[in-house]
Amino acid sequence: MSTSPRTGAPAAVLDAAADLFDRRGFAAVSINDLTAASGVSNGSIYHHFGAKDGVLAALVGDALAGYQDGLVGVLADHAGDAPGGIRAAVAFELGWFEAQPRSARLIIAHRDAVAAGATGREPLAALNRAFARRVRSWLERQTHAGAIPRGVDLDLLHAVVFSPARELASLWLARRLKPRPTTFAAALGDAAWAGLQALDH
Amino acid sequence: MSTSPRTGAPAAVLDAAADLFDRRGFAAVSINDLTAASGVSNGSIYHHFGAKDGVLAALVGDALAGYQDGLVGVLADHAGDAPGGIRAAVAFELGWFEAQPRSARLIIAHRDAVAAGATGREPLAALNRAFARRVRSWLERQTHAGAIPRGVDLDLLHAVVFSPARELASLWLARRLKPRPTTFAAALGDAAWAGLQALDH
Amino acid sequence: MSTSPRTGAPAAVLDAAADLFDRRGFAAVSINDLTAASGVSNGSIYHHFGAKDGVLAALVGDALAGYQDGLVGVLADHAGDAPGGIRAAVAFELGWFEAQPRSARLIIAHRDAVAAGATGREPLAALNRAFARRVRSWLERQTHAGAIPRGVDLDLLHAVVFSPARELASLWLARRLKPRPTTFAAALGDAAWAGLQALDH
Amino acid sequence: MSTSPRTGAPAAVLDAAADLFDRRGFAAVSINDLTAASGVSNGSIYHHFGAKDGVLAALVGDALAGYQDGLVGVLADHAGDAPGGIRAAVAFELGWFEAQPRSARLIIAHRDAVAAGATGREPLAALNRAFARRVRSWLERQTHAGAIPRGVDLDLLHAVVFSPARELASLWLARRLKPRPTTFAAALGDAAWAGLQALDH
DNA sequence: GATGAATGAGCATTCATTCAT
DNA sequence: CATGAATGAATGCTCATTCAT
Repeated sequence: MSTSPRTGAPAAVLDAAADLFDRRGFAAVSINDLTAASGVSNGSIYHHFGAKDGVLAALVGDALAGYQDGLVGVLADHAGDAPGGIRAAVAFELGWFEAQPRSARLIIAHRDAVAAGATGREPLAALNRAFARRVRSWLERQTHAGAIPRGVDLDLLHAVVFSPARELASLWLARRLKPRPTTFAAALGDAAWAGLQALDH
Repeated sequence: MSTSPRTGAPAAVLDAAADLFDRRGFAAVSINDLTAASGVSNGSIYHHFGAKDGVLAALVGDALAGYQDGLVGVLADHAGDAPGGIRAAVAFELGWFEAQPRSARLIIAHRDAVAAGATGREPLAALNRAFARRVRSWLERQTHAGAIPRGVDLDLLHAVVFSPARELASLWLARRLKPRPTTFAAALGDAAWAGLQALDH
Repeated sequence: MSTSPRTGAPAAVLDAAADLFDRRGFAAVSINDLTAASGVSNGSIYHHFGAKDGVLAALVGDALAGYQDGLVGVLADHAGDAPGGIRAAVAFELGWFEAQPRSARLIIAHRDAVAAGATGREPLAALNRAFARRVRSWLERQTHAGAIPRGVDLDLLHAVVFSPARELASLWLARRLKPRPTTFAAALGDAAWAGLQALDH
Repeated sequence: MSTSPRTGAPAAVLDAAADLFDRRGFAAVSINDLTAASGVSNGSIYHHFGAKDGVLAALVGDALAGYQDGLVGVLADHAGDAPGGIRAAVAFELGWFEAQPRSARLIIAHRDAVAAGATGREPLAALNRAFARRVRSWLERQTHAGAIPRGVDLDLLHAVVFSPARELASLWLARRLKPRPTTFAAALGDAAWAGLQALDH
């Protein structure tokens, strides 16, 4: 679950697993498949990851950390510019999905399972807590500056701003949408900002 | 996959499966679990559904048909009222998820798997085609009347209007959101209509 | 097990079974396969044949009766001509296998199983007894006439005369031999007669 | 499929399988039967043999290799003696069947199935190729020496020489013939040689 | 750290057969 | 005679996991 680059046997396993989990789904990949694809013995896989879940947890943790770091960076770049920050965040969401489809699919498909399972539970929760804190901090700064309606439910705000972008990106990942997600960056940025303003009451 | 009410052994199996698939996930439920919970022999389950997939396909098909029929009905009730139709559709989405959380989770979790599998593939596609046709027909009527921006990408429109509602409903389903989805009906209806207008260019 | 031509549902089942048993083997054909291929319901199959074995027994019995009737007829046509009878019998063996490969394969593959099973046991034994009696009668007539060595073990004689022909026919049936069996009729007839004479002591 | 003696778990499985397959038939023996009879876990059986077929393939391969090595050795012992070689080969056939009835039945009953199945296909074919080459080499030497008719079809020759012996041995294996096969060694040797000479043209 | 043989519970599925209609 | 729903035992096989080397 660390973000540090991995090497050696663990890295070979993770590479193989990222590919196989993405293409066939976690349940359809056996430890045997991983040893065959990675060249690492099953004994070694258990030595490094403890169990099959552990491989998934490591993979999802790495992917999530990458996404969250990127998004937080974008917000930091727009410390004093609420509409710009919202638009840039929506654009980042679209771009990240487009650039790392495998990681994106992995997160979407498995984050809940990892959060529920014993193995990766706590590290993932820690990651999420840190992320939520940093995002909330940016938002509070904007509401204090009067740029964003005060008192809006955070989940509601998040849904209005991000879910359309995520929805389109997911469609594209699932190959049910032709145009690349970033095509819609401007339109979705506008819609997000307009929807956000409409939440005022 | 038909919408007609089922009776007898098949119905008992579907009842048990709806509960178990929802609580434990499809993969974690064995045919043995289904026979134990439904009182129907495994032989009979295979007689009626062909395979484990077949039970899931029937379940998802029934649930999806119910949702789609409801949404199409709401649109029909607002044939000449675009903003009212959009707001009512968003409200229906929230209400349906809230009233039928089990069916909603089932659709979200398994529609892609059913669409990919051989068993329920074609019936599901037929359902979706009919639904898409009827929704498109309502939208075309509104764009002709000038109530909705002309030439907006259908997927983009759909994402802006529905995905925030679905996101919040999903959070609630996953017990990650306390307030009931319908609490947000007015706010999300406003945001949807504002976002939709902002798509004009 | 009767030789009378069958009609109606039983005939449809036997037609389908002859084809499927030959192509896939008895064990690999299910009652379901038979209903699908014949259009006859499983209930009807059980009504007419009692069990899966019964279908095989009927099939093998019919085929065997056809073969035995033919061979006995050939011998009868050479009542006073031992070498001619032997050669004609060898030629008949080759010709029958060539003309009815499906029945031949059926007999070779399944006669032992039918003879062992409860269902077709007695009818088959009756068939074989009648056949053995008629063949023995022809042979005794020839040994009395001095045309065939007296006191030769019957099994030994049978093996020397028929098994090379059956071996080649079997190879051809299994597609491991290119030339048609009857190609070897003269050579095998000569070898059989020569081998038979060499059994004298 | 190797001829090297096996040890450990695989050997225990093969011993049990040789007995059970012979007595009940391959299809009537379950993996469970093999674990019960061998004391080896089903997981281990699959680890070593891949599938149920694999056990059969190993067994048939070992048996066939033993038979073929023996026959080739007999021919080698009669390099310059065609009639002696033929008679000795016939006698070996009878003797081998008599000494190793279980292996003989195994080969007769299952060699085609193994040759058709994916698992033992290639190793078996390799075995057969090597055997055919060595037999052909002996025969060519005899035809060059003028001891055996030139230009006789190899399959025809094989059928005339070996199939009567195999037929009687099979009858004995099936308990349908009382006297032990080797009883007929001299008679069948004579018949084979006579039949072979009669193939001249 | 690494290996791979060994384990045995568990699974989806098949199938011959029965029987009420 | 014909049907097909219902049965449940049995099967081959997979798989995560352990552990001695």
